[in-house]
Amino acid sequence: MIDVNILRKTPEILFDSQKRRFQDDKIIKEAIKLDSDWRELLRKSNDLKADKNKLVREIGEKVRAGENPDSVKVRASEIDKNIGDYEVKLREIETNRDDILRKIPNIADAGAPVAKDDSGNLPIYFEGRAKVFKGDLESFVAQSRGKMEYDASSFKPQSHVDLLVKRNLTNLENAATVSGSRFYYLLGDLVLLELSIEHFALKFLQKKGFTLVEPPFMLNKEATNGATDFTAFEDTLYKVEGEDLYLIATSEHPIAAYQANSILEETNLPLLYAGISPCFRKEAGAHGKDTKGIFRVHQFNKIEQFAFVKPEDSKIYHEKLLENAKEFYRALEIPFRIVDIATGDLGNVASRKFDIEAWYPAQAQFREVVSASNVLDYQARRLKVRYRAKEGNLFVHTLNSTLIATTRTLVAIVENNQQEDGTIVVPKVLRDSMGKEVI
RNA sequence: GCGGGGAUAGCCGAGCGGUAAGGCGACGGCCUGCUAAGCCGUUUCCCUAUGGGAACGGGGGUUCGAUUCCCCCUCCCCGCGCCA
Repeated sequence: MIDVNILRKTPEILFDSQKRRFQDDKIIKEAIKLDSDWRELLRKSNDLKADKNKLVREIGEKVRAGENPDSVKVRASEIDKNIGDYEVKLREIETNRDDILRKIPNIADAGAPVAKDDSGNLPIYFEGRAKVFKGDLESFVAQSRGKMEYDASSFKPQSHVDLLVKRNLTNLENAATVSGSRFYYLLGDLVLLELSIEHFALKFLQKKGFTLVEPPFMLNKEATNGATDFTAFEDTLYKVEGEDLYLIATSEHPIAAYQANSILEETNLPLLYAGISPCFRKEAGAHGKDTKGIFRVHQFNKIEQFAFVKPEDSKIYHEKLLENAKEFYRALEIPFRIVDIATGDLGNVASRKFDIEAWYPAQAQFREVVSASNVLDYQARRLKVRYRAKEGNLFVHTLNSTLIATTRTLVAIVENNQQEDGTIVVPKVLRDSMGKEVI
C-alpha cells in the first residue's frame, strides 16, 4: 500500500509512476476524491463526538453532585443519533478508499527501464561459460549480447523431460494420473540432488547471517492480504475447503506476515530470513506454456531470502540479495544473465526488480530462476511493520529474492551438466553431500 | 473435542460502570570534567492539529458513559480426551 500522504501532498509522484508503468491514472484520481470525502466526513463526525463528550462529562459531574442529569441525557442521545448516521457513511467511504488505495501499484523506481511489457526487460550482466549446441550459436550470441563466453557443443542436448524420464529420475505420467498435469514424482538420485541443493543453500545463507525459517505452509486470508494484494493473487492460490486457509505460493508471504503489527528495535535491523517451503501455484494464466516436465509446476520447493531493513538501506540490501543469488549460481557453475525488469513488467508490489536467468542449453534460452525485488514500504505499510526511530515509528522496507526454486535449478543442472550418454555431472560443491560425482 | 483460567501500550503489570495507575526499556533535556545515579519531559493510531477524535485480543449488545456487565469469534495457558 502506498503512503496516503503522497496521495494528498505530492500526487504527481503517483501520476508519474503510473505513466511509467503504462497504467491508467484513473485509480489515483478516484483515490484522491474518496480520501477528501473521507476527511470531510471525519471532521464532522469528530466535531459531533466532541460535543457529546462534553455532555457526558457534564452528566458525570451532576451525578457526583447529586443533581438530576436527565435533561442532559436527552441532549446526548440526540447527538448520538447524528453520530450514528455519520459513522455509517464514514465507514462505507473508508472501506472504498482503503480498497482502492491497496490497489495503487508501488512507485516504480526511477532507475527501472521504462517499457510497457517484458520485451523492455534489459539484460545488464552476464556470467559463466555456457555450453551451446552448434545450431543455437547465433541465437545464444544475440541473447547474451556477445558478452558471454561459451563452448560449442557437438551433441544436441536432450530436454530435461526426455532425459529425466529416460533415466527414471522422474515420473510425470503417474503424477498426471493421480494429481493432474504440472505435477511430478522425483525419483532416486534426483531427490537426493534436490536435498543437497537445499542443504547447501541453507548453510550458504546461514553463514551470511540469515535466520533460517520454515514457515506455515498455509495462511489465512488476512495474512495473505497483508503480504500481497489478495485480489491479484486469488487466481494463483489454492484454497483449503471449509477453512479460512490458503496454501502459500511462496515463503515470502508467511515471512512478511511474521512481523505483522510489530514495532522493531532499530538495533535489531536488518532482519534477514532464509525461508524454506514448498510453493503451491495454480498457474492459471499459463496454458500452453512449459506444459511438459518440471519447469513450470503447481508445486515446488523454494529457498527465499527476505529482509526487513531501514528505509535508507533498502537499495544496498537489494544489491546484497542479488549478489547472494549470483554467488550461489556461480558456485553451482550455472551460466546466467541478469535482467533489469521493465516498469510495465514489475507487478504491483515491486518498485524495482532484477531477475537472474539461467542458461538452458536444451531450450537454447535464458529462463528465470531468481527474482529479486525491492518493495520499499509497500508491504510493511499493509502489515504494519515499523521500527522505533528518533523521528517516531517508521515503516521498514522489505525485500525478497529467490535463492533457489528447486525444480528450475534441477532442470538447469540437468540440462547444463548432461553428457552425451545421458549421465549428469554433479556440481562440485554438491559432491560431498551427494556422495557421487555423476548421476 | 470437553472443562477451567487468561489476553491492558515496545515489555511487565494495576484497574473490574464515571473516562487507562505504576514499573522496566527507549528517546530528548537538566545536572555533572566524563560515566553512573538523580530530576523533568516524550514514548498507540487518525484528522485541515496550541485543538479534537479513536483505541484495553477482534466483532456486536446494554448504558448518558464500558477496560469493567452480556453475547459471538480468535489466540494463549492448565487439566482431560485423541494422535502422527
